[in-house]
Amino acid sequence: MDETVLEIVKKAVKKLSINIDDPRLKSIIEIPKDRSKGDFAFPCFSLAGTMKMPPHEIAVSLREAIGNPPADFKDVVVEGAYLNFFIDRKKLAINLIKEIEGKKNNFGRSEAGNGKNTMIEFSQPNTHKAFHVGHIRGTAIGESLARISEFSGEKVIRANYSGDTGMHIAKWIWCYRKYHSREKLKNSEKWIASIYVEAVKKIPKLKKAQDEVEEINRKLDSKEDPEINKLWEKTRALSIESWKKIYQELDTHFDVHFFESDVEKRGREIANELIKRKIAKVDEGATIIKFEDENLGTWVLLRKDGTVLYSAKDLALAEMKFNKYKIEKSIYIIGAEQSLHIAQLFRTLELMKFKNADKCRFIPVSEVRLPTGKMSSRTGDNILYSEFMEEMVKFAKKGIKARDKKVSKPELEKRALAISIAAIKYSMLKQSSNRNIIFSKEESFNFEGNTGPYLLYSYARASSIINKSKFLGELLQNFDLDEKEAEMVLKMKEFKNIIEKAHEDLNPSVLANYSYELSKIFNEFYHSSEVLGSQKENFRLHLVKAFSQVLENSLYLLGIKILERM
RNA sequence: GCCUGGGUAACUCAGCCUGGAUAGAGUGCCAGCCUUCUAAGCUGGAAGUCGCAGGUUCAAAUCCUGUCCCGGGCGCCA
Repeated sequence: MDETVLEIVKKAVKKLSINIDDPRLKSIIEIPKDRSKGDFAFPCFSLAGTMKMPPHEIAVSLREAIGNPPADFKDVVVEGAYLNFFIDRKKLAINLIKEIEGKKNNFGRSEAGNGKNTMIEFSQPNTHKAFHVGHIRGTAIGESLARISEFSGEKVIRANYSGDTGMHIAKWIWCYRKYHSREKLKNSEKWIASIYVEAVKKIPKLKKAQDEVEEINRKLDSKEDPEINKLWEKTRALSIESWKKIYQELDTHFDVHFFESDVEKRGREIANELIKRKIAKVDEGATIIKFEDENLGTWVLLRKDGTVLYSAKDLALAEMKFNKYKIEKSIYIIGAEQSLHIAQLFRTLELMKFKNADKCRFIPVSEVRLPTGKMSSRTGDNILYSEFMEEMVKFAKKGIKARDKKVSKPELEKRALAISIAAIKYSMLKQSSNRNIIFSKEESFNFEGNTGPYLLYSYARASSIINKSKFLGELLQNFDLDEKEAEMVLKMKEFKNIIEKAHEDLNPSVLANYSYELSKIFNEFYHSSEVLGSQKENFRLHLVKAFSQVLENSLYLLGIKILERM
């Protein structure tokens, strides 16, 4: 529709025999914040220079040049320097509702991506460490971007990447053998995390500990000690098992799960190749790259004892992603504190003349902090996923029981979990990824206002109307749109543009905020307009159904499961 | 010191890329609304020198420069 406006303006400008073919004209067309001003607006300020006329006069002459309102438009009005376009809202409502009813779950889907293979790497928990609420952020963003990309016509490969080797494992094993060897190994996230925290605390205090850990790390690397190998294998498997439930609850899955141990060997080879190619060098025993660009500093690939660092492993991983999976785009969703590391990685790929270096994109995700400061799996200053969810579900159950006394037990469990996941995921998605989130428990237990549960509630309200209605006939066209109905239609109309924007910017928060705005308008409508039994029942039912579909699609793209009842 | 993200209402944020019509939400606070499709809702109100100072422009929260404050990073953790 905005393209149509552009055409009209262009034609009018031409009629005034002024030669402007400014490509910027398109971006000038805006949607007024105050919808009573019009559905689209063309501000004439920018033409003032070329046309040598005051903006208001330009608007007036353009209006004259346009003549009768063109098809699909009700009116074109001059206000100050603005040319305001009013579309035929009823016509729009009919067409849009029909389109949504026809396309259903596919409304908003596009083929723009041409089936391009895209790999999205996200979540990346390390074995032998905590999975805390901070991990939810990257996981939620990754899953949502995967869905948005798929909806935009790409073929997405979801990838997880876990550190299952390196110093933190050595520390864990050291601590377990020294203090917990009589305990049975468990697949409990909490237990696993606690041993790591204990190790971090104890090692600096004990004289020989650091050397002992180094020794274990070397043995892990060389695989020479069968007992350590076995312990590593077992505990690694338990860690991985502990994530299964978490990913199931978060409604995400991975097509491939890479581990550092898979790329360690190749990482070392690459590091050595880079020495031969004079890209890297040995300095104080370690293998490093010194970047010409001083802002990229120095990157260490191999430690002086020869063990492989995650830098070299990431090089090997990048290579493997493209070679083995034939991808055309590689997205890294990683903590912002690794920005330098990623810049070094991408720059090295370029230096290596890796042909896909330009197809890698990095989405930095900032920290989830506690009011008291940084959340850390090293120090144990964090909120574990499992503990938090347990509390949240308990809280959600209270609310459900209060409004639905007859709810069955399995239904209660299902709803409480869905509400909790919606709450936590939405709180992570609605905020821009480059901002820190100060995570406060109290606030996450608030289900009112701009929250996940509000969205689910809006959907449930719509469902309730639909379920109570009788057979829904064809959309009759004997209605007049009121303000609230028109607002809903116009908002739903924006859906496609929003997806496009979210996809382009790789930013789900655009879609999250849209979902909220859409729900808000629906709740206003719900309050002011009776549906069942009203004169306009037929139209309003179709409208509610269309809304419910758009919100469902929107929530799907955020990775949030809907509920018919709350 | 250098690099990087942020500074918008009491609090948490959107808007900034792509400059335009009185700067928007939510929470909290104040005042209302449940015999009517779920009150996890709706309506109204109070609340803002858009960190600060310059500059560009007809027009700056938005672009440029400087500066202050906070977070993160800067060679053998990931």
